[in-house]
Amino acid sequence: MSQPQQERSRATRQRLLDATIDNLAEVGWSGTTVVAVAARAGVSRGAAQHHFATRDDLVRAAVESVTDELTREMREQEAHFAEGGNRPLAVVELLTDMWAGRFGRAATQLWVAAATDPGLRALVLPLEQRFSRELFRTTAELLEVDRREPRAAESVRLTIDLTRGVGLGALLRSDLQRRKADLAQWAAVLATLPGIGS
Amino acid sequence: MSQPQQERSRATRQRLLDATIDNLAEVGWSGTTVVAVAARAGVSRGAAQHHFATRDDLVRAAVESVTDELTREMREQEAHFAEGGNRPLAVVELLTDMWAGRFGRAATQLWVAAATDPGLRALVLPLEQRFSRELFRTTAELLEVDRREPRAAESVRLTIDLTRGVGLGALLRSDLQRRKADLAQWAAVLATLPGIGS
DNA sequence: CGCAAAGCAAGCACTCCTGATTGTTTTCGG
DNA sequence: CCGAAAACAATCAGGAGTGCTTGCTTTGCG
Repeated sequence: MSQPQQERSRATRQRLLDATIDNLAEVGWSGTTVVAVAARAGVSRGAAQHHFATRDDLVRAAVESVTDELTREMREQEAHFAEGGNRPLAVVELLTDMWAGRFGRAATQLWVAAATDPGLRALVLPLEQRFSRELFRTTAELLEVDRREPRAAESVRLTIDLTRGVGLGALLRSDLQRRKADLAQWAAVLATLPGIGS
Repeated sequence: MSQPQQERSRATRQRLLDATIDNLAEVGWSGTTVVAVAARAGVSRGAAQHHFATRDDLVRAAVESVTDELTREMREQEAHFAEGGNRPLAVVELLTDMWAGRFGRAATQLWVAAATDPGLRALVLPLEQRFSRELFRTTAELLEVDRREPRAAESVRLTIDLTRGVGLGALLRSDLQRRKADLAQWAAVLATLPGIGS
C-alpha cells in the first residue's frame, strides 16, 4: 500500500538528506554531487530536483541537518551519561567517538571544504559556532566543571580541540584504537586540572 | 635575456608546483584543477601538460613537495630553535604556526581529501606516515623528552594532535590569536608531565 | 469521476575539465 | 647555419555535472 503523498514526500526528502550526509562522510565534498546523492538515495534526479531546486539548496539542508544531529547526539549522551567509572576518560572517549561517527566525519568534510569556499563558509560558520557553544556547554557539564575556576574553560576547549585533532588523524589513518592510551593519559591529566570534576 | 632551457623548464615546473600548493591552501582540493593551477602559475595548459602529463602526476608531485617542505621546515626550526624562554610554549606555538602556514593548510586539505579518495589515499598515506615520524622525532627533541619515560611519547603525540585540532578549527574560524591562552595552558601542563624537559 | 496538484522521471543545453593531438616557437648542439 | 629536441600553446573530443524544461504517474479533493 503506498504512503500518503505528504509522508512519501517527507520520506524522499529524508532519504536525500541521509544520502548527502553519508556521501560527505564516505566520498567527501567534491564527490557529493546531486547525481551521486540521488543514486545513493535511490531516487531520480528529477525527484531530487523537485525537493531541492539546486545543489546549494541540498547542501544547505544537509549542513543544517548535520549540526542539528550532532547537537541532538550530544544532548542525548548528556542525558544518558552513566555515573561511576572514570568520568574524564568517558567524556574524552565520547567526544572522540562523536568525531569518528557518521555526522562527525561529514561535519569535518564540510568544515574543511568551507574553509576555502566562501559561499559554503557563510552557510557553515554560524551553524558551526552555535554547535561549538553547545559542545562546550555539554562537555563542561559532563566534566562537572567549576565555572568559578577561570582555567577550567581552557581545559574544556583543549579537550575538544584534542579530540578533533585525533579525529582528523583517524580520518586518514583509521588509528583510533591505537590512540586510546594517549587519550587515557589526557583524561588522567584533565582530572588533575583546576576546576575539573568539582 | 632568456634562461637556459633546462633552467626555464625547472622554473616552470616549480611555478606549477607552487601554484598547486597555493591553490590547495586557498581554494581547496576540488578547486585544484589543472586549468586553475596553470592560470595561477601563469603558464598555458599545454605547458602544464608537458611537465605533468596528467592531473594525477601533478598531484603526486605536489603531495611529495608538501611533505618534503613540511619536513624541511621542521628541521630548520629545530636547527634554529632559540634557547631560553618557555620551551614547551615555544614548541606548541611552533607546531600551531606550522599547521596554519601555507604547507600546513595545503597538507590538511590533501589529508582530508585523501580520507575519502582511495587513489589519493594510497599516495598520501606513506608520505604522511614518514612526515609524522619526523614530526614526532623533532617535537620530542625540542621538548627535550626523556626517552626512558614511557608516558612522554604520549605527551608528544597529544601535543601534535592538539595543535592539529586547533589548526583545523582555525582553518574555518581564523581564531588562532584567541587560542593563545588555551595553548599557553597546555604548554604549562605539558611542562609538568613526566619525561618532558628532562 | 474528473481535474488539479504534487511527486517523480526523462531529456536537453550549457559549462567545465581532462587527456590527447596537432602546431608553433625557442634553444642547443653538430 | 640547420635540424632536432624541448618548451610551450591551441584545439578537439569526450565525459561529468548542473539547471531547466517537458512529460508521466499518483494522489487527493470537490
